[in-house]
Order: sequence, then structure tokens, then C-alpha cells
Amino acid sequence: MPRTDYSDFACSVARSLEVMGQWWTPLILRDLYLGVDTFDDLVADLGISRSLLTRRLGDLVADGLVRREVYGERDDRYRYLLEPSGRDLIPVLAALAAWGDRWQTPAGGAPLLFEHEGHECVPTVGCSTCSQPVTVETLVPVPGPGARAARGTAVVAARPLRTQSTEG
Amino acid sequence: MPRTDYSDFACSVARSLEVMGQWWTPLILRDLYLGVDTFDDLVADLGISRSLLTRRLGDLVADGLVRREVYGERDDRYRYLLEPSGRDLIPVLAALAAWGDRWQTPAGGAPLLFEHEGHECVPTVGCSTCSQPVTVETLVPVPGPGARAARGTAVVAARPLRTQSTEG
DNA sequence: CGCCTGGGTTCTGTAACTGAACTCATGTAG
DNA sequence: CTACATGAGTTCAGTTACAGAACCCAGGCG
Repeated sequence: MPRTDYSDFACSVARSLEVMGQWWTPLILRDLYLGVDTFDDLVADLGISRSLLTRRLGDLVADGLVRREVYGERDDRYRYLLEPSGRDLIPVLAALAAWGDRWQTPAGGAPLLFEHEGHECVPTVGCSTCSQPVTVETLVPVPGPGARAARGTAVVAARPLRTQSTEG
Repeated sequence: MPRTDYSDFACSVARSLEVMGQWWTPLILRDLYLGVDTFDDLVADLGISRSLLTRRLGDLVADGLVRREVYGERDDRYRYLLEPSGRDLIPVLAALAAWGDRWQTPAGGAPLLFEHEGHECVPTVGCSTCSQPVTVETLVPVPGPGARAARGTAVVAARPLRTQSTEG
């Protein structure tokens, strides 16, 4: 049986993972952002197997996160570029990297840091309305227009929302 | 051969994925946050196989993102609770859900929305210093103290950082 | 001619995941 | 006192997904 398809889940995390949650995919997107954008450079940087990279890049192009473009004079040399949806995912990956730096700190410290308009920047998840950082304690989930009893909300739909921050 | 171990990568995204990037793991953390915290409830909500859930929960406990706690009167009924590192990951998953709502919009709209201190909230990645949202264009990667030529930075380490926003 | 580069495809194993059945202890309804 | 339900798993068979190496092809270079 194939790995479970997330696309019918009533959960946006699941549908995001369906297109970027495969093994290697976030690292490929990270490398494209950093300018490692040709097939052989990706193989060399990541150590991913060529067969798998072929499929991952094909899926990313099919899902619209990435496009393939000819470069140079020959018409069989390609570069992979982030499309708007792929570019919009980079800050989320940066926030994930910041989480890794906090909780899975490597020997020697963070391998990569960020700057934003000249100053130091730790990518932090905040609120679109008030710009303050959000935490588990201050983030309250509410059912949206697409809420339904489906995989990913089978149990949640059957009872009022109580998060681990608000319950006993 | 086992799936590639990310833990030696010189990349914080990779080390984050090593503990939360397995298939199902982010959805398990999401459910724990939403209060779906017992073994059978997780099986019912997600449809994950029981054998795999056993391993995933064990890994999460071993990695310190989750702890297992007895509840009720019997001593063989357990509830899984988020530890600080697990709780700190929830905003990142919320930002990922927001990305999914933007780019992989489901029929009927978002299944789950968020509020923050009484107002509507779209979890957005911002800068820790100036609180402004960060985008690919304004986010500049710089080598950190732990930068080295290793898997995940083999190609990057050999040349100056040029991102897809600044090149061509 | 032989080798290098870039971008793949093909092949062979092994590990990961699915799904169903089973265990075991306790509690409860008939 | 038998039957069934609940909670938390374990065991097992079957199918994918992934790793790693080898190979292919076109063009350029020495």
C-alpha cells in the first residue's frame, strides 16, 4: 500500500505536507533559495540519489513550486527556480531552521544565520494583525469555513476545541 | 539502506526535519496541540496505522518533544503531552498551515483558522528585531559560527552566498 | 581518441509504511 | 457469568519508497 495521501485531510498542515513534506523536499527548496539550482550541484550538495532527485524536482514542478529553465547556450542545461508559492515557503523553512538552532543546537553553533534590512534576524512566527510573536499559549484555533468531519479532524469535529494550553 | 540520516548535515532545516520531518510526525504534534492526545484518539483522528504510531510517539518522547503521562485511575492509560520544544514548534506548524491555506486552498476554504488575543491572526514569519514580516527578498543568509563544508553545504561552502533573490 | 560535464535513466536491494489481526487487562451490560 | 467494549499496544504479510551504483547520451576539450 502506498504511503497515505494527505490531500483529502481537513487540515492545512496535511495539505502543505503533501507537496513539501516528502523526505528531501524542504532541503531541495532551501538549496534553490541559496542558489544551488542545477541537478548536479544539488546531488553534490545534498548527497541525494539521482533517481530520487529526478522525481522530487518533477513533483515540485508539477505542483507549481518550482520551474525549470534553460540556461547557457545549449538547450539541454537546466536550472531550477522558485515560483511564488515556493518563494513564500522559504520564510517558513527559515522559522523551522531557527527552531532547530534553539532545540537541536549543533556542535559549533548555527551553520547559517539571517539578516533582514541590515540587522540580525531570527525568523519568528508572529500575528498578521498585531505583529507580536505568537506562542502555543496565545494562539487559539477556531473552526474555519472548510471545517468538516474528515481524516485529520475526525475526533476534533466531534467535540469542542480544547488545546493543550487551555485544558487542565 | 536506511533513509538518509540528516543529523550530520550542516543545516538547521535538516536537523529539524530529523526529529519532526517524518511522515505523520507534524500531524501528530498538531493533534496533541488540539487536545487529541491518547493513542486510540490519534488512530481514529488521523487514520495512521497503530504500529507506526507506536514508533512515532516513541521517537517523539525519546527526542524530548513529547512526554507520556498516566491519566485516570488505572496505571496503564496514557496521554501524550507537548514538552517545551514541542510547544515551540506549534507556531511554525501554524505558519505552514497558513501557507497551505494560501497556496493549496481546499474546496470550502480553510478548515481551521486562528485567533490571537481576541483578533484574527494569520501566522506570519517576521523578524525578531523589527517585527516586520520577512520575505525571500528581504531575508539575507549569512554564514554562522557552525558553518563548515559538510553535507548540506558542500556546494554552498565552496562559493560566496548568492540567493535566488539577489542573482540574475 | 579519450575524458569531462550536465542531466538524467535503469537496476538491485533494503527499509519504511499500510492494514488487518491479535494480545492483554479491566470494566460493564445483559 | 458470559459477551462485549475500551485503551494501548504487538505481530505479521505485502507493497512502496529510498539508497547507491552503474549506465546512457550529447557536446566540448586536449
